[in-house]
Amino acid sequence: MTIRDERRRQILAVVLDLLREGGTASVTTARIAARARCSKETLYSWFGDRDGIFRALVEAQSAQLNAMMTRELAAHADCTTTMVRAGAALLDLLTGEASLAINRSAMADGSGELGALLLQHGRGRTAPQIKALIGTLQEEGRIGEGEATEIFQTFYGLLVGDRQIRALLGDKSGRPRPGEFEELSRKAFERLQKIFPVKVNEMA
Amino acid sequence: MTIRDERRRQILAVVLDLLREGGTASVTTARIAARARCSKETLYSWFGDRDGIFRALVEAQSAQLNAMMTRELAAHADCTTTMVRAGAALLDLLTGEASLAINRSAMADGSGELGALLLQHGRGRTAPQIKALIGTLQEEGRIGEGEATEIFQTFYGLLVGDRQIRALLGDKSGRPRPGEFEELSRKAFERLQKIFPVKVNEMA
DNA sequence: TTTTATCCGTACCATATGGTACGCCTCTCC
DNA sequence: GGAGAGGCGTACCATATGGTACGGATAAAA
Repeated sequence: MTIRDERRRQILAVVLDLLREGGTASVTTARIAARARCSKETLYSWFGDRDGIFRALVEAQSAQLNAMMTRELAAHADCTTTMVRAGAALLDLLTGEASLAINRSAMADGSGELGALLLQHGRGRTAPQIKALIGTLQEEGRIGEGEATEIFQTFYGLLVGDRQIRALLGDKSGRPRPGEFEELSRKAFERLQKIFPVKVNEMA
Repeated sequence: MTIRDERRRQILAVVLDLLREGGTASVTTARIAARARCSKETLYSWFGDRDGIFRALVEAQSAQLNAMMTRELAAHADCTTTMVRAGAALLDLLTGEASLAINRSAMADGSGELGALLLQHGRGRTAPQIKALIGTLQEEGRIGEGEATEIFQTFYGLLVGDRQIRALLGDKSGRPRPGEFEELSRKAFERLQKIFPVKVNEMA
């Protein structure tokens, strides 16, 4: 079975490449088949129809990214460090070409199905983990009172700003360099602490 | 001449409607012509080709939104009030159906031309105005030291958070209700002041 | 009134794409 | 070794779309 999964992976990798190169319009079944060296019949047999290919790509990519975020969120003992590194990973991910390409195609999908899928598999899985981490940070006196959802939204805003939107629109000038993600995430966290400060009597 | 401009406006309104209803794919020259009651020949004569229609729409919409932001930014004497109201208008605009539809099509455009156009005509015009306002706020001791670009980005993040992205992906649950924009903008500004506080000796 | 330009409605064309069918090859299983 | 299944490559079809051409109506200009 694993050989088949690997083949499937290859095909979806080709789809992602095509998506990155020329957007949704350049992803045609004929092109996928040609570049992946498979027949169109196989494509339709495995994925149903063209939309099924996109759905499969979104799911596969989401699963991969979730795995990455889960790893990042579980690896470090120090809560603050974990949060900063998770933020850095998230920012790296969100401004990466793969994520941009998939988000673009999900947004362009008229039915809204792809967008819903991305929200569900992507943010729907990662956000709760970060919120749980926020709860821990509050217990340890690193972050003050506040609803986890709001704190998460605020952290997201401080971290990402308008970078994702600008990147989605094709502005390549603003993307941080590889080494900067951690620095930016640290800064966002410090600012988050200024907005949700720990009260003195809570620190006891 | 103004009769012709009005006709042009009508046609672009139809295009925007089609865009909102079914995304880029549903905008076909035949459909535009049918709903706008004009001939395809007129479409091509006025806009060159299909891409030209999109370009015209982006420019027209950007101009309109810029006019709105300029109005909002110039109307009030009190700097803080101006900033808060401008933020509210910006948030309202960015999460509105028209802006979402246009941004989606710009992002989906494989050539990146539309995205560049949107950045140039949209953010490229509004951001400097807000930055100027930030300068004034600093002079009046409402906001502390910091580079205008960074302060703007931070304000944007605090204001918008992940609302725009979620809306672009089709999540309708998170959109603020009409009355909430001003409240949210006020909160974002207060938080901005916590991050860029005015030093005591600057207040003299 | 005649002329001219504009624009609508429709028909038309070439092309590209989603989706299907079929022949042949390869690889596995008996 | 034979048989069956799965998959590749190619050809094929219906359809939709961007773009063009043309006749006729309308309205302004002469």
